[in-house]
Amino acid sequence: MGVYERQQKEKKILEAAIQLIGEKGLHATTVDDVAKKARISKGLVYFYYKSKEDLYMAITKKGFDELKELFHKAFGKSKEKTGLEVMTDLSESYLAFAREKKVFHDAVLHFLGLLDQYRVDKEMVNPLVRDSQFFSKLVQSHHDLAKLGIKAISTGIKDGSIRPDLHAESTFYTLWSMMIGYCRISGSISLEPGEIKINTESWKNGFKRLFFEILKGSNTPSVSPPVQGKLF
Amino acid sequence: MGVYERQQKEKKILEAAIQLIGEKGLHATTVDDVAKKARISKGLVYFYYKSKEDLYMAITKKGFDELKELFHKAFGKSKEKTGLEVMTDLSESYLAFAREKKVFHDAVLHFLGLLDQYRVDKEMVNPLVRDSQFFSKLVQSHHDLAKLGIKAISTGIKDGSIRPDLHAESTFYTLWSMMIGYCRISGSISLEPGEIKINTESWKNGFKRLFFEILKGSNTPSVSPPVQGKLF
Amino acid sequence: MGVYERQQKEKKILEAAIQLIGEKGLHATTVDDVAKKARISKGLVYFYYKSKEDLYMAITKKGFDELKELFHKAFGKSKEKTGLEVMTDLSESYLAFAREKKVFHDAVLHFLGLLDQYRVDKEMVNPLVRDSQFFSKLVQSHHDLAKLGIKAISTGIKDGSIRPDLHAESTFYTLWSMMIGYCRISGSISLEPGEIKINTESWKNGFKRLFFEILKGSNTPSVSPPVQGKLF
Amino acid sequence: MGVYERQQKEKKILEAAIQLIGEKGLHATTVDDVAKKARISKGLVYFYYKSKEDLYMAITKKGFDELKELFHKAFGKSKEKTGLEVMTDLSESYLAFAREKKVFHDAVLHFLGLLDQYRVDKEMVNPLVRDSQFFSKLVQSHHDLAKLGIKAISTGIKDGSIRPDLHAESTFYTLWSMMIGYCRISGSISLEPGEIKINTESWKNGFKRLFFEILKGSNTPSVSPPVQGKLF
DNA sequence: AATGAATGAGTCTTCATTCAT
DNA sequence: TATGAATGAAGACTCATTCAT
Repeated sequence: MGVYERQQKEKKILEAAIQLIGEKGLHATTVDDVAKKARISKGLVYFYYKSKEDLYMAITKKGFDELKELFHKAFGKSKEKTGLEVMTDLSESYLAFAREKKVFHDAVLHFLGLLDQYRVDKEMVNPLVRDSQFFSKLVQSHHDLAKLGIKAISTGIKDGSIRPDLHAESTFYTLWSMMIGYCRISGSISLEPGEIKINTESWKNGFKRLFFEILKGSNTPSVSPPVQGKLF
Repeated sequence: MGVYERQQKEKKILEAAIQLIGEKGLHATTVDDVAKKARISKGLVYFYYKSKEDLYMAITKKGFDELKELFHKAFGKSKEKTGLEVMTDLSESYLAFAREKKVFHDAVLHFLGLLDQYRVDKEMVNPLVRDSQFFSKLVQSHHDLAKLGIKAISTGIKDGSIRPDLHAESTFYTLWSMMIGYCRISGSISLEPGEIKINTESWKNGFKRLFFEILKGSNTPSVSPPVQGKLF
Repeated sequence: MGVYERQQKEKKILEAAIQLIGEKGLHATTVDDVAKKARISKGLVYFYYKSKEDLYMAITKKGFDELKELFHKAFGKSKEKTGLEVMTDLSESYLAFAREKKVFHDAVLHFLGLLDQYRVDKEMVNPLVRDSQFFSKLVQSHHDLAKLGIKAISTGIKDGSIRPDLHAESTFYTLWSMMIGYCRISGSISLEPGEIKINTESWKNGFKRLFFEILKGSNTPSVSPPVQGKLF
Repeated sequence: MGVYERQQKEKKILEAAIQLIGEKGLHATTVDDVAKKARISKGLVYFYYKSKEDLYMAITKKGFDELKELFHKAFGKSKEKTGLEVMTDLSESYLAFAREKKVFHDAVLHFLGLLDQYRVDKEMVNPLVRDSQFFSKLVQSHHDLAKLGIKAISTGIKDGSIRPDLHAESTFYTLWSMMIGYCRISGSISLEPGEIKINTESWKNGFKRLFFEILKGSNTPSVSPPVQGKLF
């Protein structure tokens, strides 16, 4: 079988897995399901991927790749965009990505969780995962991604669209955190028992405003005299 | 058996579960494990908790309770603290909580995930969970917690320690998102292959600064003329 | 506690069990369910009944008793009824009993099954059952019941309402069989996919006619010349 | 693995199940038992049969098939037998079947019970059963079987061996009921405490006679004047 | 008499993974 | 390459029964 057919088959498996995991979640998706959806045998899935984990790492890789592409798109023809504009577009598309391609976003976050474990104690991470050829690739992908984001901010600082006193690296990670946290809880606010006057939409706007202000600085001058006392 | 002994036993089970889940994760922890660690029979676990899910919800409840207490502590004798100070302390202790009591923080986030599902389609949520007496309690806990956080910000706005143009609700949720996201990825940055000049510590500082500036406004005047084009 | 209260409590347990088993079946009814419905503790159920089997045997006993009463009622003031009339009424009320008090009828049949096992090999029968004080009582009840039925037929033979060439014992058992079998399958005939032109109602009539004819003889003279050949 | 080996293995599982259920009953037979007896792993049982219920339905199917074959055999070369003869042979072999292949007979009756439930309320029937591919097959088998029995009686009516005033359908179901009831209780009559002069053998004869007379009519003229009152 | 906490053996079922073909 | 039968280790949950109080 030629390289081409081989790749086709790998792709078919991956696509099947992505769709199924998207519908039912990783845990509820069995290797058998994937094989059936890809119209191949279970054994062949194991021929292409060493384990279910391995398959999921392939998905994670694809997740990083799509994310990277998304970052690149945000840059556009970079000459024509300020760093701030890049970041604005990026935030928009990142949020859309997390919503519409939840499988990928989940996979990426799952990987970050593994990385966390790995740092605490390498032994904690499943060897099948740790020693997989994918693992180091993913570490690299993660790194590349962060670099892109950081670059956007640096650019913005240089071109004056982003305030100069920011530290690009930590700002990027902070903004990323914001977005990750936003995705995590945006679905759960404002259930029936009210008192809290907020809905998904109004929060979204508030969120974006603060996101933007972090980069640009708030127009409102900071509270004058640094905190001039609680009660007059 | 008195109420006291009963509660002791419930506590013993809960503690065993908390420890095990903390070490191995929810999925990898079996009810059998919990029973063994608590030195009781598996059946008894089911006598006190209807299901593994139910047990996990009890943990979640405890998580919310601890979190609420933590919020209360941040308020301190409220007369003596500005809203900003409350929020500063809160962020500090929240981050510590998420690190040191990961099980609880995970449980709380897991519950927010359920709430998300519930909003999309109630049927998606496991009936065992949905119809549990815990479920509505947790919804309430979530709500109470948010109210506390929002109150801190409102207070700060009133006492002038937080900039007045903020919308308390969405600001709270945004800051919460930031912290959640921070916890999610702070463990995974700056693995070996460098280029990116950042480490956990430096990011933490950057993060806190931005967190703080959101509330106070940035001292640096915002990039003058509101972004009037990239360069020229 | 007086004898009276004791009996009241036993009765309460029994009634709870009867209702629950009627609704959910023996297997699906737990001792806990019964205790709860009777508003007593599980332990107390075991105080009054040695085991779940024992409780079921008490129900069986009650089933036999109700059946016996039903037989007695069918006799009425026996002076005023022919044996045939008794049997006709009996068949009617037996069928109603089996339908409306399914729990009891099932229990009685279940017991007959045990008896069957017992005859093949006593060891097969659960000792808890076999050695129960109920067991021999039930054997006696069964016997008494049969005697009543047989008596009805004998009476009918003597009073000329039932054909004289019948053997009372085997006729009774045969008719009982018919009714048991009828109850067993009457609910399952004539599902959708037709061709067979029969419905529950028409069969019921056919059944009754044949039941009646067994006792009375068929009006139609038996097929003349004993079977005069298949094809002339 | 060829189709043949596959069928062999299915058969092995089936046979193990049949034997075990025959010895211990459905409830007391575990899937593990079956696997062990068939010398395979438990997982493989579930590979061939979706559930224990499914396995039992396969047994039921086999029961219907054997029963159908038995009916066909009773017909023999139909040209040479009257309908009455067919029915006589049928009753004989049916009774033998119910005795010697109790598992199958029980399974068939169990299915009729399901059908009953299904008619009352489809929801009552376990979905695993209801939606099984076996279910509709079994409905069909049941139907086919009844058709064969009815045909035997119709034939007998046409060829003059069975009395012409009978309604084939309801007569068949009535006779089937008789046999089912007979099987149900024949094992339980005449235990020790006597008075009732009957034994299994004598009843069997009485039963057959009445069975036969239903079809042929009783030679004894029916009790003259239709029961014109009890005595006077 | 009465309670209900406690037990533990059991039951079905699932699934990642392997391997003979 | 490709198949899919086969494995076996779990794992969640149930329930009749017991027993200390």
